[in-house]
Amino acid sequence: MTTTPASAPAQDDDFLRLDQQICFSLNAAARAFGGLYRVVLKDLGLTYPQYLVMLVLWEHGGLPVKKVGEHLRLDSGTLSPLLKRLETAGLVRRERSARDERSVTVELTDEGAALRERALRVPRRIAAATGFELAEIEDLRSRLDRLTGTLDAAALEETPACE
Amino acid sequence: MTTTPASAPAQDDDFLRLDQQICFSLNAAARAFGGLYRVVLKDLGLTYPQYLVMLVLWEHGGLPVKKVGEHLRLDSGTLSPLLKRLETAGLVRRERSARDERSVTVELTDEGAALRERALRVPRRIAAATGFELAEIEDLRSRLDRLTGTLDAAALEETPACE
DNA sequence: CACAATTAAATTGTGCACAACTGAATGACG
DNA sequence: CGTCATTCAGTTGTGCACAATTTAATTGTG
Repeated sequence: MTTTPASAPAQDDDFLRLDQQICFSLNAAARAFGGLYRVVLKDLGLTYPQYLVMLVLWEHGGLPVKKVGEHLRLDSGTLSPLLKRLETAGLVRRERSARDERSVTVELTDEGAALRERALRVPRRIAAATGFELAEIEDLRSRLDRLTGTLDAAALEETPACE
Repeated sequence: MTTTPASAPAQDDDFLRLDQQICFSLNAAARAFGGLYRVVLKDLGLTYPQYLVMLVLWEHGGLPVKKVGEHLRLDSGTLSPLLKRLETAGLVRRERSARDERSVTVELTDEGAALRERALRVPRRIAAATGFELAEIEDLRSRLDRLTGTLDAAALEETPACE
């Protein structure tokens, strides 16, 4: 069928195909969401990751970079340049914490806080575009979260430094 | 609760939270898969997107860049540099098609074809790490594919140029 | 045949994710 | 008190995704 002779049992080929489809479907769905958010967030001037940061700040107010990263599973390598762009856009302000000079607190500017009003219509448009019932979304979400937890644990076990 | 007073009804806040969780859960799961594949694919010297390209070539043999992109939903802007890296690694060869000089055919080298043997063990390790039954994976996959289709259609409708 | 429209690949530019590293500040412990 | 490990943010480098543009080849149409 392919380049290899009969050395590999059919099961391996089946797995190969299946395995592609799980993670690939996941990636495809994430990228499809990205395309939709790109359109919807365009007039807010935000990318999807920037929107996520704003969601965290709208919900929790000023936070250290570290805490923002914990909410979004992102490290400073991703957040530092992203926050710099949000700062350039006038949506946030970054200040070294007085009590711990290592920490930088991210605060909303007035403009950043005001943007929330315009963002309120976003979720409805996204939810409508999925064509899913709320219950089905909830179900999907819980499966995905369980999957993420299992995968994280598995990646740790597979890492050389674990033994 | 947050920075805004009672001007926004509670529903909007709920949506805001929910909306984050659907796409966010999706992204988180995709990134968790990425972390696992990074570990598992390390000794093959492939990234996950490169692995996907190799899967397509192992299954279909030599293909034009366009066809590879159709299988993976990727355009030449992503594939060109990726294929260049695979070529540098000695796994593929790119040749201008004789019958259509616009098209470039991607072929496996002997080394690229041989790598398939070592890749056969990958899917089992990934599948095991998910901790999901095959049926549950299938179910999840079909939901995600349906979601992707709906989202793609919605993004088209939302695009200004659609009317 | 000529010429406009289309197609394929590559390039450019922006932004994200992540590993690895740097530098500064803090905290723990002898 | 001094030293050493840890923590936090930032930087660097690699690779991916995607929009927009470029270049060349092909196709369609008059």
